[in-house]
Amino acid sequence: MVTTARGSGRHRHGHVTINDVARAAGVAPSTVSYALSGKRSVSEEVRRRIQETIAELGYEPHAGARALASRRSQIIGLVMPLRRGVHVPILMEFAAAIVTEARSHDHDVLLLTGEVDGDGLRRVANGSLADAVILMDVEEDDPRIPTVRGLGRPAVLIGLPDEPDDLVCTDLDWEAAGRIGVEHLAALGHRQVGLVGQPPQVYERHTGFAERFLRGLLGAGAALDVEVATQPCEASFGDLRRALDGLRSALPDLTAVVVHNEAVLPLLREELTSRGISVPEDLSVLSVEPDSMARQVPLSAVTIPVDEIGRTAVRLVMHQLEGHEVEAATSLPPRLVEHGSTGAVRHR
Amino acid sequence: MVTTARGSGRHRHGHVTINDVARAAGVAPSTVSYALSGKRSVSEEVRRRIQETIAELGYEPHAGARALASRRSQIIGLVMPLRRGVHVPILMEFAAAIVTEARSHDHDVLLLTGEVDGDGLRRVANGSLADAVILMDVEEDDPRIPTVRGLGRPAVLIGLPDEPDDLVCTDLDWEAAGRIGVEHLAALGHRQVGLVGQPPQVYERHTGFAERFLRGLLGAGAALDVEVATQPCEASFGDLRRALDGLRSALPDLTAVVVHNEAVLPLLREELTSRGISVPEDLSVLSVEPDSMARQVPLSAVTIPVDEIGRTAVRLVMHQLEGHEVEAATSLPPRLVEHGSTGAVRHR
DNA sequence: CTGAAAGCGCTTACAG
DNA sequence: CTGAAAGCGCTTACAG
Repeated sequence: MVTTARGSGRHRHGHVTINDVARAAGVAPSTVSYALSGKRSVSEEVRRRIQETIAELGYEPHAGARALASRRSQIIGLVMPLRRGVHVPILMEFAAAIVTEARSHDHDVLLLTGEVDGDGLRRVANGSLADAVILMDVEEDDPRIPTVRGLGRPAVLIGLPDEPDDLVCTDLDWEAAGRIGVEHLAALGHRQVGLVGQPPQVYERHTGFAERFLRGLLGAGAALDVEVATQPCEASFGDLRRALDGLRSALPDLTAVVVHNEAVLPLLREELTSRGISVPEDLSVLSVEPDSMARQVPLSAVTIPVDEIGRTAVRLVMHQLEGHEVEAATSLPPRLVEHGSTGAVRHR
Repeated sequence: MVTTARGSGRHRHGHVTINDVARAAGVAPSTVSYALSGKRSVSEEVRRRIQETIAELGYEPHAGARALASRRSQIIGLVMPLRRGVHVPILMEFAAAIVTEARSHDHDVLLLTGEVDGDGLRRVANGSLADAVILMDVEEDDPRIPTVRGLGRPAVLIGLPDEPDDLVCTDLDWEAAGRIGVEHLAALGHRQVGLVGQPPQVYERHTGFAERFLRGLLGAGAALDVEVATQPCEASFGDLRRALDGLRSALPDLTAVVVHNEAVLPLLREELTSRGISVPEDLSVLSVEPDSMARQVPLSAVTIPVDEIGRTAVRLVMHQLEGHEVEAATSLPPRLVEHGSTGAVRHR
């Protein structure tokens, strides 16, 4: 660690700049810049000297200066509203995947919570704070969408609004998720399937994924002659009981439930046990949950590839920043993993 | 919205700059800057004209240029490791509070997850990407601390390491939290109190808050002649049962439990009911939880002022950025709210 | 109360 | 393969 006087007294205690590095390495600042960016070739020896000097001085390029000169902040804005009923751990899993993937492309992530309208979006985009934005928890008629359209910067929605047009979106193919769930159960002989759904606020807001999952479920039910009833559900025993009772009264021969509610899953087994219901003998249970969770919970599941969706969103941002055209909608296929909580219907 | 040609053909389709605003308003760029920052007085009329022009052109100052000239990025780095066993919703509640408070000081928040060492910290600080950093989930001997010390920028820890010295820290006074919990129960006549604690990994990492809460509990127990036994606990029925059984066998006359585990709380009532234990008649239950949760869950609780801690962290950052000295440790006092789940010991 | 100008620390044509 | 210089869009002394 060399911190001795560096000649010029100009930087009394300020930052180490590219000029400091250049002087110490005996090259021009532009050469340091090119050595760093790789945008033009630099002789092996010079490159090495520059690298060493950088390490010695602890040089880190000034983000603002770089952003100003290159017209790139290397920052992605992540718009993450914290609405009632959303399952926060999944949101965080998305965020972590996005940060990780962004870092692997040498980008950072600015966290914007509490964005219902587009003000923060505009501020961050017009002020060149972020090069692009990713929006989470997209509703079918999302109030942020008009702003996104006029942003003049790449944007990726995690979710799928009603009229996506040319907006770049990525998400699990939720309709397919609903469909394969019903197909799986239908193949096992189930004719009445109940859905323990998301908290009611999620449907009231017409959050895209919840609605689409429902459509997939109902569509496949109609096609395969499976009756489907649904109950929204909060994360409490009381509500779980109400939901299960509601399903039972709607479907007297209920033999399977699909649980699309991550917060309720830890309560489910207990509730069924206390009702004397054996899984899968008396009731088949199919959950919908992040693949990371599915590895731990011993339930058959339609899995949500959270990490993959988050990473895809970042990759779609990167492609656009590199000037490429990208497809408007990138749907990821659902997977079904069997952990023995679904079984064939027994004849009565 | 005026978007007609603006004279000079220099900015073909680029950003609206301060020069565009100045030209359109008929003033010097510096006057626009001062009108925006308020750092020198601007005549009422000129200010109004500038405001209007800014609104008309949709001008937003370029964040990088501003950062370069002012030596302030107006960004706070939030280092939020996502370790095993942490309760993600609480982490997110901290983050939301921090973002909200930061925005009210005209700052944004950069999200740094997966920071075990100090690399990202150094990158962000040395590159002037962030003016200051806030660290969450601080361990008693946190590996990030040496880096923080050498950062040359304001830093605030949420939590309290073993040797804080002059590091700026803020947190709930966890020892006091443990103490008032025991005091409350002791006053009700309890002589054997069990703790259902955090997941084992949290203690294994020596996370500050968990250890300090334990110390407060044990210290008050010793002082008040209350026996205290403890069991770490994962977020599952199985583990909750194991923990409760463990406490019962350690303390045959157990009359009260303290639950310092947010993920287990939803499971607790159910488990006690199925054991035929009435609260508070057979067992007093005192939880430790965010004040935002405590409003919903009907348990007596020692509350964690999550929002206040997050906001305090930001305020401590701001004070330092303004050049003020701040106290090294800012402890927030615990509160105890009674919701009827704790009661006097019945004589047997 | 206001303006002209230097400078913040980079990147990137332009030259060689 | 390398350098000198212009310029990115602001802020802030310096002048008046």
